Order: sequence, then structure tokens, then C-alpha cells
Amino acid sequence: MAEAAPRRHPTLDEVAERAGVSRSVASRALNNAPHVSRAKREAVERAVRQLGYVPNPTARALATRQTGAAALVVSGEDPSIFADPFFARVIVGASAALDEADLHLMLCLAASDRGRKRVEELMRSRGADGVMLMALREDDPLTRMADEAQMPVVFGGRPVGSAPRWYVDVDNVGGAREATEHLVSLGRRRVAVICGRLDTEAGRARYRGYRDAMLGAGLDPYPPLEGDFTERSGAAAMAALLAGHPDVDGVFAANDNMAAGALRTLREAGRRVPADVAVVGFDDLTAAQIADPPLTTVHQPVEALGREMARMLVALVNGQDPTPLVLPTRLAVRASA
Amino acid sequence: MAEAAPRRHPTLDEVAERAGVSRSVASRALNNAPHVSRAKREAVERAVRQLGYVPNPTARALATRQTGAAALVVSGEDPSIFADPFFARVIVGASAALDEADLHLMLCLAASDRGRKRVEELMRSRGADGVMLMALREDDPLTRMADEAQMPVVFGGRPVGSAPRWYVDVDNVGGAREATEHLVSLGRRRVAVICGRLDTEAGRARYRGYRDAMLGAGLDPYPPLEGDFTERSGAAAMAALLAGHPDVDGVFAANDNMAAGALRTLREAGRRVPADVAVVGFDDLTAAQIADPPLTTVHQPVEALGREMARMLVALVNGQDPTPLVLPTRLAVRASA
DNA sequence: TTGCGCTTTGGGAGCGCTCCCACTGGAAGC
DNA sequence: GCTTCCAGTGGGAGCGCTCCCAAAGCGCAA
Repeated sequence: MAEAAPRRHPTLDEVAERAGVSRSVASRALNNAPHVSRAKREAVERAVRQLGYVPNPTARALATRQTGAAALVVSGEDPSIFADPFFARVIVGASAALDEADLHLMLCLAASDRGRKRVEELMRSRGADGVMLMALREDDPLTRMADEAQMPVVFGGRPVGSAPRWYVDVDNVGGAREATEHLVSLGRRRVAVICGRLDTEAGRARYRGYRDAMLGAGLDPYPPLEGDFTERSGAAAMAALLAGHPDVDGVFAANDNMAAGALRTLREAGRRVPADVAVVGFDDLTAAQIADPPLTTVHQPVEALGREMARMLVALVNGQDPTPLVLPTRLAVRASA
Repeated sequence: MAEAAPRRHPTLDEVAERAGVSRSVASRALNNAPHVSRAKREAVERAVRQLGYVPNPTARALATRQTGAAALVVSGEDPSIFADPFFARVIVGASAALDEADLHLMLCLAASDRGRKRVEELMRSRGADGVMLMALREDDPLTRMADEAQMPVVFGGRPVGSAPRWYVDVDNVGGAREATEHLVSLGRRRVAVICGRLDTEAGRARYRGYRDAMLGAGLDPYPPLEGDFTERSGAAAMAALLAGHPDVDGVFAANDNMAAGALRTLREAGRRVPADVAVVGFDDLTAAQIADPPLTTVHQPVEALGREMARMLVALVNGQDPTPLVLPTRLAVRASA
């Protein structure tokens, strides 16, 4: 690299010398700690300005045993899972909350062996002050790593089959139930479901919500037709549905991508939406609004999810003991149902 | 927090003692450095295993003056810019390349005053080994910060009006030209343009490409009709276009979001696509494929962009002097044109 | 046998910060 | 007038690692 720093970074010692105080006083002044006279505090501030001093975060981290960073880990079996705009929104929320606490955000895609290995290292080595875990699947190796982590761990969404000590989740069951009830209230009686991956808790919970609502309405739930949260899988599932149950008049898809796929298949099959088949999705990311027709869907507060995860983590880092959180969903009614 | 570490992390000294060697030898063994006998190397490895030793990255960072992290900074005037799936794809690419170099990824949303302030601190304090900058606008404060940064800086896309020393960009001009030429080759003569924000270099370059192609074909380019890369702005621009130029028969939109908005307006106005109006977008993210009709668009290699930025940064960190890169685009022809 | 050059070894000085602690001196309490 | 107290101060010991360097060990040519 061409860059030859004109002069080395000034250190706290140099600031102290220039201000005519000891390093201790300079440190206290810098951190707004008490026991510094007004005069010396100002002298330090002046020296900082003159020297263009910036504290070295690494040295501080070593001394305080706090890295000043929190990690967001996204699991999955291949990195493209991260292309789901869902995570981008989570990040927007988490980033804002971390900013408030002066923590940096490290992003780890644990969707390859390499990635998982690095996450494990991070969690064992205290390379961050805490970690947020998302998109865990059944038997996810991250679950074990989380247990052995040398730092606080917050889960985004519950992992399959167990409720960790600290998590933030969305009311998947309630949302799916509401979506299904909406279809039923529209007079639909043959309401099918396109599930998300059933090795994720969100996938399972949304199916449970659908099932509960159907049974509650005295209707027969369809068996779980599993997709993988992609548009393509939604289109395929819808095709299978039309083949096996041509009389279907309502569909609840466990996310918007799959709902968009279903819309495509329905369009290609000449079925009108919502006249022939009403469709409800789940997520309410921007895609839902630009679908044709605009998608009725379960809105989940994705940025809030990220924000609350980060806040919970900050609380843990500060030695508090927050309680798990389940955020509410609400139905956004548009044209598709 | 409840977590009380059962026992403190073992240090390198303890490993050394257990292995019956000095700290220096243990350090060398750990880092696969030469000048360690086979026997001692194995003794160290054994001690590491027995003690469950994990090196402390902070201490290492302080000693080596390398943080082991690279930052990706996304500018913008409000954080929702990050919701664009474009960035998620960049991250997938960058993350993979950084993984290979054993660097962690720090993500900074510099889309608020708070965020910008923290980025500035990061860049001045050497809180990372290098930084990748994206989505800079005209007179972006990050430009100045980049100049004063105490670390290598790679730009993703060129900032307005200046070519930095190191950047990775996409051939915006060429892509826009090809898109426009495609419309012309289809027999369209009244080809309008919906620009992206003209305070970004991508927005300007894509307009230039459009203009070049129109002039090259002996046609009159339309004046720049500026959107802001959102679906809504595309829809609004298309409405304005239909009002002012009802005879338009082709539209080049500077990204897929705006193209999707244009499709919506056209649909609502009863115009058939592509029969009445052919539409071409730019980006080729998943939204293009699920649009109705599927969008003909300029494919840009987004993951590659992220990957190459990261690789360039790694090269800089390692003291090399890489050359800027402009990645090719290609037209993905689908149903909309 | 001596000397040279090589690998191997460990001592020790940092890296730049925080924080404990002992010390000072002036205000307050008796 | 003499303790008691405490805000203010600076010395110094870490935090856990890397890396320079002097010293030791050893094979081998002269």
C-alpha cells in the first residue's frame, strides 16, 4: 500500500505530556470520569484537539475486556439465504439500536463450513461482546456453539424445539391464525397451506397457526405442503396444489416469496385472484406491495425485531437480565384476499 | 448477566507452561511460524487441546496493529436505503472473500448523523484494517473522511465527479446503452428514460448510456426524468411520462424497482407490456424475475462486486497495489421487452 | 580441535489503554 | 489546633499477545 502515515498516531501519553498532566488524569478526562479538575480537563481537551488524538479502540478493548462490538450471525445451509430482504430490515433495526449503545455491528454469514468455523472461533474467543443468532434450523451446529459461547447470546426467532434463555420472536402462530381466519371470513372453505421449511420453528409455527384456525372453524386443514421460502418453491407448490386439489379457493403461504410464486402459477393457470383463489402471505416486505395483485399478508415488525434483539443484547452486556419478547403481527389487507 | 465463566480463559503463558516451553515458542507454534522443533510443536498443540485455549484476538490485534476486521460502509440519507436487496448481495460476495482472508466483516450504516459520526471515528481510530465505501452521493461527507482515513479505502461504485485511487464499479454506461439499443432494435422509436438519483454516479452514468444510445441511433433522447430508485418513484415517473408523452413506446428505467413501478402504472393505465410499451430495467435482482411480465433487465454481477471489493481491500491490507476494476454487465432478455 | 553458520530457544520489551492505590493538600468538623 | 474527609493527582501494574535479539546447541568443513 502506498499510504505512509505522515506521523504515527499520538498516544494518550503524548496527550498527557502536552496537557501537562499524568496519563491517568488524561484517561479520566477522556472518559468523562470524575476526579478531574476543570482546568486539567480543559487542558486535556485542548491537547486532544491539537494533536488530533483518537483513542485506540484495540488497546481500550484489551484493558477493559470489552470489544465494543456485537455480532449478528445468520445461519443457513447456503449463503444465498441472506439475499432475503428480511435480514436487511433486521439489520437496519439492530444497527440503529447498537449505534445508540456505541457498539459496532459484525455480520457473520454462517452458511458455509468456513463461515461456521469462524463464528465458532469468534464465540469462543470473545471477539465480540455478544451475539445475535438468526435462522437456526433443526440440529443446527450453532445451537451447541451458543451453549459454549463465552458471551451473551440472543436468539432472533426461537430455534426448533427449544426456547433459549433470551430471544426475540414474532407471533408466528397468531399471525398465521389470523391470516387463515381472514380467508375463512371471506367465505373460503377449501383453504390450503404452502408451508415454509418445517425444519425451522417459523415454518412449523405458521403451520400450527393455520391448522388451529382451520380446526377452530370446523374445516379440514390440508396436510403441510412444504416449500423452502423461495418464489420458485411457492410456484411449484401451487402447481402441485392445483393438480391435487383443483377446487382450492384459498391459500395461505408461509411467506411472501412463496405467495408471489403461487400468484404466478395461478396467473399462468388462468385462475383469477382473488375471485377464484384468495391468497394471503406472510412478511409484508416491499415485494408484497408490488405483487400483482398486491398481496394481503401478515405484517411482521422486522426492524423492531432487529432493534429489540440488539437492545436485549445490550442489556445483557450491561449485566441486566431482560425477559424474552414476542412481537405482535397484524394482517395487512390488500387485493389478493 | 447470569453467566459466570467457570474458569478464566487460559492464556498463552499457561499453554506454554503446560507444554513446558516458553511463551515465544508457544506463540510460534500457534502461528505456524518456523523455528520450532517438531516435539515442542506437538507439546504445544496438546496443551492447547487440553486447556481449550483460544487466542485472544484483541491482544493479538494490539500487538500486531491489525484488527482482523474490514468495514463495509453504506452511505445514504436514511437507513432504509439499506433495505434494497442490492446490498445484501454485495455482502454475500464480500463476506465470502473476507472469510478467505480471515477477516471479519463490520457493517456500518452511515445513513444518520450518529452513524456517520461512528464511521468517522472508526476510520480515524484504526478500528478496522480497511474499509469499503458504497452509495456515496454528491458532496458526501464520507468522501472527506475517506481522504483522512488511517487505513486503505476501496470504493464500490465511483463517487460523483471523481475517480478514487481504488474502486470496483459496474459498467453502468455500457449496460444502459445496451438496454436502450435493445429497445431500439425492437423497433421502438419513442424511448423514454426513468433516471435514478442524479446525485449518484450510477444514476448519471446510466443516463449517459441511454443518451449515447439514443443519439447513436439518430433518435431524440428524452430529458432526464428523475426517480429515487424506489418502486413508488418509478410508478410516479411513468404516470408523468404517460401524461406528457402518451405516445411513448419504450422505457428504460435505471433500476428494477422503478421498472416495477412503471409496470404497475402501465397496467393500471391499460397499456400492454411489451406490446404497447416495452420496458427494460437495471439490476436483475430477484424482483425482476417475479415481476409481471418478467422484466428484461441489465444484469449486473452484484455478488462479484462485493467479492472484488473485498479482494481489493485484502490486497491493500497486504501491502499490494491493485488496479481499479470495472465489471461487465449483460442484458437479460425476458418478456417485458 | 577450532570456528563458522545454522536452527532452536526463551527473556524481555513493547502495543496503548484502564484502573487500583497511595499520596497530597485544603475544607470541614470537633 | 488537630484530626477527618475527600476531590485531585500520578505511579505503576496489568490486559494477552508478538517479535526482536542474545544465547545456546549442534553439525560440519577446515
